[in-house]
Order: sequence, then C-alpha cells, then structure tokens
Amino acid sequence: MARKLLTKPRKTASQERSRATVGALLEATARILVKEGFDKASTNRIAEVAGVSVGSLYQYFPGKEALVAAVIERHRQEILQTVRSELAKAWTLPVEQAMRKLVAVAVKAHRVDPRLHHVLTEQIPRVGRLETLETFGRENFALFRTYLESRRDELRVDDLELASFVCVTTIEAVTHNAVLHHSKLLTDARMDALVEETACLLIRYLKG
Amino acid sequence: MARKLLTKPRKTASQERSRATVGALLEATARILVKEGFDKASTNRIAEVAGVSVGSLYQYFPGKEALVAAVIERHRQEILQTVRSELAKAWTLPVEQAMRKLVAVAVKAHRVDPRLHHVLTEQIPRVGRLETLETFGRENFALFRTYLESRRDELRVDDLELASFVCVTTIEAVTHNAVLHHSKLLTDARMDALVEETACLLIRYLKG
DNA sequence: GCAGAATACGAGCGATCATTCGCTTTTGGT
DNA sequence: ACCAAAAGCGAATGATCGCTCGTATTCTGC
Repeated sequence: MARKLLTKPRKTASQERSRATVGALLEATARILVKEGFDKASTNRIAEVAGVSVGSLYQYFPGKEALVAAVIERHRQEILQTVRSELAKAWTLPVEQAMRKLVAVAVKAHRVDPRLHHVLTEQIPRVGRLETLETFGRENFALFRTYLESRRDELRVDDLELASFVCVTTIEAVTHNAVLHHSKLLTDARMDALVEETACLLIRYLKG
Repeated sequence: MARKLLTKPRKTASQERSRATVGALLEATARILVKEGFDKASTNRIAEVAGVSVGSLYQYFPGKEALVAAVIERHRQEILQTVRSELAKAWTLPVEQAMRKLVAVAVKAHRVDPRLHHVLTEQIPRVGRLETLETFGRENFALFRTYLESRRDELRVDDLELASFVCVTTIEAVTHNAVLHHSKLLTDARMDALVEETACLLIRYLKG
C-alpha cells in the first residue's frame, strides 16, 4: 500500500537539483515540440536534449502523456498570468470598450509563445489528458455569458446563451487564425486594425 | 526505368476486384478513424478490418500517409458535391440572403459525416500531406472576397481583405464548433436559430 | 484451357519507442 | 566523517509499427 508511494513517488521533487531536472525536462519538451514537431518528441530524445537520462524522466512523470500535459498546463498558466488582470478590468466596462479589450486580450494571449501554441493546438492529437484546451474554452464561455447578463438591458440580442456562443467562438477563431496563420501580414498596425474590426463586428451584433 | 512502373505500379487498379480492394481500404480506414481514433489506425489493423492483406494495401498506396490523405480527399469531395450547387446560387444573391445561404451551407457541409470530420480536423496531426484542409480554407477565402468585391457599393466596410478574413473565419468556426462540439444542444430548430443569428452578425457588420 | 499479367497474401525484417530496473552518485542531516 | 534517502543513470526489454518480398491465387485475352 504505502509501498507504492515509496517505490514510485513519481513526481514529488524535494531537492533543488531535482526541481532543476523537472524544469529542464519541461523546457526540452517545449523546445522539441516547437523545433521538431510532436512525433519527434520521444522520451529518449527529450531526456537527451534536457541533458538528463530517461530514467530520471520517469521519476517525475508517469509517462510521455503526462509530460506533454504538463507543458500544456504551463503554457495555460503563462497565458492566464499575462491576461488575468486585463480581463478583470474589462468586467466593469461598457460593451463597446469591453469588446475591444476582449479582442485585444485574446490577441495578446495568442502571442504568448505563438509557435508553442501552434504545435499544441494543431499538431497534438487531442485524446486522453491532452484535451485540456477545451476546458479553457468552457471557462471563457461561462465568463462571457455572465458579463452579457450584467449588461442585458444595453443589448439587442435576447438569447444570451446563443449570443455568447457566437461571440466567444468568433473571438477565439479570429485571433487564433490571425496570429498563427497570418502573422506576416499582420504586424502591429495591421493587427490593431484587425482588433478594431473584430470588436466592431461584435458590437454591431450585440447592440442596436 | 520502366522497370519501376512494372514492379511498383503503386496505385493503378485496372480490374474490378482491385477497385473493390481500394474501396474496402478507404472504408476501413474511415471506420477505424471514427471508431478507434487516429493512433489505432495502423496499416496492419486497416488491412485486417478491410479483409485484405497488408501487402495489398501497399500495392495501391505508397504508405499510411497517402491512405489517410485519400480518405481526406474523399471526404472533401463529398462535401464539395453536396455544397457546390447551393454555393453557385448564393453568388448572385444580395448580401442579406447570401450570408444566410452561406452559413446554412457551411452547416450542411459540416454535417456530412460529422464524426469523420471531427477526427480529421482534431485528431490528425497536420503535417506533410495531411494539411490539405488548409487549402480548403484558402479557396473559401478567395471566393468570399470576390463576392464582396462584386457587391462593394452595398457595403459599409472598405478593407475587403480584412473583412473577408473576419467573415470566413467566423463562419467556419461557428459552424464547426456548433456541429462538432454542441450537436446535442442544437437539433433542428436550435440550429436554424444559430444560422439566423450568425447571418445577422455578418450582415450587421458588412452593411450599415 | 493455357500463358502471362494482375492481384492477393502474410510471415518477417528493421526501426522506433515507451518503459523498467539494478546500480552508482550526490545530498543533507547528524 | 558517515549513512540513509534522494536523485540520477542507461543498457536492456518488449511491444508496436511501417513496410518488403517471395509466393500463391485469380483473372483476361486468346
């Protein structure tokens, strides 16, 4: 019973050195995903790039999937951290400003390590624990809906469930596509135009 | 030189029997992709399900990737066939009607074998020849832009490149999400509401 | 009904990969 | 300085997979 925990702690890293190892592994995984793609990211290769042995890898991660999941979670946290405060601000803004803010924030979120985001969303098969990204979408949906309800009387639309679905999907898709597939066409100024245009789309839809 | 073609025709199926084999292989591949997922779709398993030997598989397909690519292409053609005529109609319609038509057609397209579409878009790593789906998007973009130009004087927007990008991305994302992730919430009547709502979003954006 | 072409077969090869385990090295407390 | 725990190591294992090739079966034209 307790044996399991003694022979296979599998994850707890108490000393400095081991925490560095875990960090190196995550770093190496992200690097390989970006520079060589998902299918080149074998556990042996990851360990090699991290300057660590395969055995050490399996001391802290129960398997390859968990390692990739950890990279995803780390990326998710980075996005949340750069975005949370700005999202809080938007909460009390009137619809026009809130939409601009929201789109701008979405762009910012996608610009946190875009190449990693690209691999994470388009190259990794979303199976098992690797579908964490969908949870992300749900959260956004719930938040957006709550905001719309708080501004119900300003709005033209009446089915807020439907409106939230349309809006959230649109924001995500436009920013995702813009940053990850058309980054060359959209540097700085162009990107501002895109934000304005998308916000305009949403505002005209939500308000009279 | 000609030897290559004699020893490894790799693809041309002249007799009835072989055409049936190719069909069975495509069918089996699609079935496995849907019911067991991409990573369970090994060449041996595909051949087994198709009731064919692995050797036969490699007589008509140079490799696993080509087989999957063929399934993708087949799916693409099915969509095109069920959609082409309706798209042609939309070409001459005024903006309001055209947008409704476009969204409705997009929904229809996504409803052609949704489960296969789901696997194709979300489970298959888009690398090598497997990124054919992006070409699809480009075509839609070009077509939509041309349409907007033909109606330029009716429109509120001036940067048609930008507007096309926003609109096409929105249509694709909303319909995709609706059909593939929320199919239970959106049966028939609900779906009609979604189409109307999305069309409304686009119309209000494009026109004053 | 026969010859040669087309088709089908499937055991097996080589490569890759995730994962294990017995062992060594390092660390921290005493 | 010493020892037990923690961390690290990497060759070896077993499983899977894509793919080949020599052989057997079926078809087609004559």
